[in-house]
Amino acid sequence: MNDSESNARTAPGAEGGPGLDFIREAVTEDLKSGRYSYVRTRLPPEPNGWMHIGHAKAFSIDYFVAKDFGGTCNLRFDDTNPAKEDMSYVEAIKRDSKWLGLDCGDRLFFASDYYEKLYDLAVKLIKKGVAYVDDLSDQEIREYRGTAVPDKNNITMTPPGRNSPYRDRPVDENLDLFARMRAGEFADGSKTLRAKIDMAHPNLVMRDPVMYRIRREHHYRVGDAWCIYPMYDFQHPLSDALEGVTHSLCSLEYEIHRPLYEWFIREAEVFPSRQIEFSRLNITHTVLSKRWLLRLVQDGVVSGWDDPRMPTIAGLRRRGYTPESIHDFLGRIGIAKTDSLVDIQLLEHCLREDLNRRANRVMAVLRPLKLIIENWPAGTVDELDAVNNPEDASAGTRKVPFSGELWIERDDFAEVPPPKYFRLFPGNSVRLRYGYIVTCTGFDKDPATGEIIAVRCTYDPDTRGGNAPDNRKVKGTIHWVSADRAVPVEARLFDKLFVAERPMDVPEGVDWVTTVNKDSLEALTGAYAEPSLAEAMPGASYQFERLGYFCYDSDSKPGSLVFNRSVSLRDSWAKIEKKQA
RNA sequence: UCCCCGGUUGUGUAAUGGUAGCACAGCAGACUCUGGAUCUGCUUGUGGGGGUUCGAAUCCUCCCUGGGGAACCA
Repeated sequence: MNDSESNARTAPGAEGGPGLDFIREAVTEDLKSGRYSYVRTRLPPEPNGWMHIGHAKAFSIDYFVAKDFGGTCNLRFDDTNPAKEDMSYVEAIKRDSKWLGLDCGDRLFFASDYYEKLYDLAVKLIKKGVAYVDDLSDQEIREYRGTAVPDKNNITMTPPGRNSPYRDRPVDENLDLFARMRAGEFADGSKTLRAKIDMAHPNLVMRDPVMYRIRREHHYRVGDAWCIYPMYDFQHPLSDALEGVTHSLCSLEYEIHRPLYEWFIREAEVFPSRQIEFSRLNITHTVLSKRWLLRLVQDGVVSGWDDPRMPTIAGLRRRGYTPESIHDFLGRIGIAKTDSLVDIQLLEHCLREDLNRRANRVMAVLRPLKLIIENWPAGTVDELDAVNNPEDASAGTRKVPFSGELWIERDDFAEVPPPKYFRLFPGNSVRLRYGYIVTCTGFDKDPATGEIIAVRCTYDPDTRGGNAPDNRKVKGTIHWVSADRAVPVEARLFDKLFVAERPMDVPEGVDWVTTVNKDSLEALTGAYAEPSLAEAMPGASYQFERLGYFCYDSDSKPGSLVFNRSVSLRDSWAKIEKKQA
């Protein structure tokens, strides 16, 4: 167990006092009162999209609550809507949850494996007289339920619903009809099985909810074996019960369904699972909705579910996020019932903190400008020692070649320096990281365009390694790459996917897809890196000194490496610049 | 305003009748061969009114305000 993991939960067994979130408090109480003698949770994804960090929050709550109380956690796919589900999503979700360390092992289940048992339970409810076959159309069901009616003040009122004319069919007839529904005797949508509860119930979901619908749709697992499919409200509590789940943890949107959850469990006389709700995760400048994410993929706004700008687990992984940083983040945001919008900077902070500890440093120049050292002995190369990770001595050192022509960052030279600028400008000295102290003697300009094409300087041979023997104060240190030994690389820089803090809040009539940040991706194809980076492997993360953390991207090919910027370094110069502007 | 659930610094979360704390962000400074890292300090909060109590973020009440709910989706 590492720090970030332990951060994601609190010590189990406490008496329910300070330090426990409200869910762990409730679980503690349930164990103490004897309501349950063990703890079992479940992760219930529907395989209709890839896992995003909002799911990761839910998953980690389920997983760690179980773990904290010595219980177990099931991974169960809630696959009861064949129209939207697919095996590729199952595989993606399994892969991503495993990568996060939320590995349920062989506790892998599918609601579709319970179809037969669920059917039997439906029959049981019919026999008890609390379920009936209805012939109303979907439109009629909505109307009978008590549709919205604007009153004189244009305020939505909800009148009591009316009973369906088929509500009081005899049990035998319901049994017969339901069997024939399954047998495929009726057209899609022509009949439903409904729970007989209360059409005047103030909670709309209790107004005789649909339990089964007829839908001739090929299911990715059961094929064409069924033409009736159970609805979530019926299937979910009973699947939980069948698995002996004690605590069914879900997001706030299901809160209003809890009475129904309890109704089905009571009427079916099955294991009394308990549903507890918490608030779902929202993050600034992004969206955590499968529907929205799917649209981004389908419209080609991003390159796929694993585009590094996506808040999906696959996207975050490709961006360079580590499981540890994600768990750290999830631990810090906590668990509550208030609607929240977490600052994306917190996520980035967690990544920086993790990578600062573990990523090796390397030098790379993103926007190159030639630096010519006029007094460098022609043709000679110096091999300098560079520290791999100042945060971790065991990472060791490496050799970096230095010569008379280097690439430096275009931003690190100014013809006319702005206030407080202490990098290269005519007459000024800077330290070349791990190299020598150089003094700018001038620069070359393209007479036609006015573009600066090279900077000239002299070096001080006594400062090898960057030390000034005379204790001279050199304010600036810049990074560099030897021009003749540089490895050409492509660097991809990312910015927030949406400019707006809350992308969901689009003005009326505006298609939200048009509000994506057009500048969220910047590919720098002419970048150079020090030779050691040629060895970069998939999954590797580096700190490009002074620039940020970068990871090897899967688009890399031998001889043409691509690196994604996971997150920039904290940049206090950027703040000064901003203030000056 | 038919039903349900929430409101603690800018953001997220603690405090479970007894000093309103922590983290991120922000600001200021120290240090530094990354304008990185690290360290120090600072600002800002219990939605409002009444009530109970020696004492209320916490309990009661009214108001205000945000979210969710009327799919043969999950």
